[in-house]
Amino acid sequence: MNKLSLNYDRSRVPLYIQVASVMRQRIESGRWREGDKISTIEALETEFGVARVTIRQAIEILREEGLLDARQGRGTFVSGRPKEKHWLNLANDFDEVISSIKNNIIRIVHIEEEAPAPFLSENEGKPADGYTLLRSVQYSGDEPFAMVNLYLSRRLFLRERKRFTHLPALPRIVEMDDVVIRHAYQTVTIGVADPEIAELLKVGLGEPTADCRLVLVDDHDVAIYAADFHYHRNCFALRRDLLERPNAARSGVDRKNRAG
Amino acid sequence: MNKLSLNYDRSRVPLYIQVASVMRQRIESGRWREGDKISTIEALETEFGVARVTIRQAIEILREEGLLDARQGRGTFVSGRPKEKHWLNLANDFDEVISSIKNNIIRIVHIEEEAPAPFLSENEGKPADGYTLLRSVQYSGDEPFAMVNLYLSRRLFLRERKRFTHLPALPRIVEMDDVVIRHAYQTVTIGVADPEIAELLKVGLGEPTADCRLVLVDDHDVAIYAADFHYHRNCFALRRDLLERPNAARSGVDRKNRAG
DNA sequence: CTCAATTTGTTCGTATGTATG
DNA sequence: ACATACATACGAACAAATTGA
Repeated sequence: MNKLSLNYDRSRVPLYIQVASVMRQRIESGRWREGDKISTIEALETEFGVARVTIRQAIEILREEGLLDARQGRGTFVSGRPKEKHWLNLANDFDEVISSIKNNIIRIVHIEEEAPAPFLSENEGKPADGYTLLRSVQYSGDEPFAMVNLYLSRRLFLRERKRFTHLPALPRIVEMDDVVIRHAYQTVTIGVADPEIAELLKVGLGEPTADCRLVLVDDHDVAIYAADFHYHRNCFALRRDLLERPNAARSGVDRKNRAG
Repeated sequence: MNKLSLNYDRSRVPLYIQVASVMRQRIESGRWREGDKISTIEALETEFGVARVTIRQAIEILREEGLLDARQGRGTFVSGRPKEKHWLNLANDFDEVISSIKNNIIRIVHIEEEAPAPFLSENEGKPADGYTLLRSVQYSGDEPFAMVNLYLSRRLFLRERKRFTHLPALPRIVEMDDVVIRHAYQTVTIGVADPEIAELLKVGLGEPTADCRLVLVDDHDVAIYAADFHYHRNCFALRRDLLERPNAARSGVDRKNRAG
């Protein structure tokens, strides 16, 4: 048994889809460049260890996407690059987060006025007295690119109910003079689209998402804001220069810092 | 046609696998806790918009993984948590990267002495005169957790061929007195396992990976090091406090900085 | 104890998709 | 293009175990 059959047993994704994914990746990454003639079907057959028809099915998928062009008697050629990806850059400091979010277009799809406390891991502070759950979708034009579940301290929510139900919460919280944000914990992992995310982001159920969690902890060690951003995999990237010093608490986010 | 059939058409992963992934995620995330009785098959049928048998197939997968326990007449219960995940924390500054890598166990699986230049995007500097490609697998104990394609400036490689073929390259480069690292560009995206990655990391072809690219640019704006780390999705997490000032160029990495 | 409601387990039949040679 | 084998998904009907009234 060849190695691909083994892999197939592991993942259960139809073979020709897997093969197509790999070929798409090769085009994206530049390993197969536009205009290149790719290997013959026979060679690919050998490389992937699958039947001829399976390769052809994979090529057909990419042909429909406009990435490949198969010509009888000549060969198969790369005819394009996939549409621009990874256009969303995750912000690298708190100011940047706020300014990038400030003008976002959001649509609240669900509100649970008195929600159970979010699951907080060890370092994410103590739960607040109560939370309100705000579920929203973030748009870039007509395209949804993120789904957000925000657990907002109920006390904060009640102070500006109207505003919080229509605009991004983060910028407003930062403006509040009596709220001190001591920590802004961010966690990025790879998640999976559940039915709700899948529908709102218009992706397949079970497709990978970039899950970005942001928890704000105040000066009493209380998590006043806990949000899970589920980004569409294709519009997510995090870029930074590890040798550059980001301007962390530049603005008056943490008043203690500013005073000190 | 219901919404899930639509989603299914979009991503060709078998439905019951998709459903299983989502349910697994719910257990991982704590939304379904150990001992909990989950929704009835009928309720799930409605929520996911799929047939009874499909839900049962998904439950069967998780039962085999030891996560669910279905009892006739009573219901289906969460019977365990998946093995520890996200144990690998991506480093947040350059020193941390180096110290975290220093003692890694790597196995070189492929060397291409004179490799074509890597694909460099706009801000990643100019290509060096020549590159050597080093493909390695990083282990934690017996388990592979990352596959790395490293394009190393050929000039650097030749200076310490022996060392570079057995130990992580980064720490050694930093030690070199005459090499000035001006930038360390890091890019994190979500990728897809191709046949090689799939085999080396022992995951299914086409499964998502955390792709972490690191490009070192020297004082002549030359990319002397360009590495793509493909992490197993389950052992990847990036955690940071956006309000904390990372110590970027603490050590003598960029001699220009230290002098100035 | 019995009955009814609930919930999972099992089995058909049918249609379509996937992969091989 | 064809024949074959197996996997996927649906809907529906019925069986078996559990629970509580």
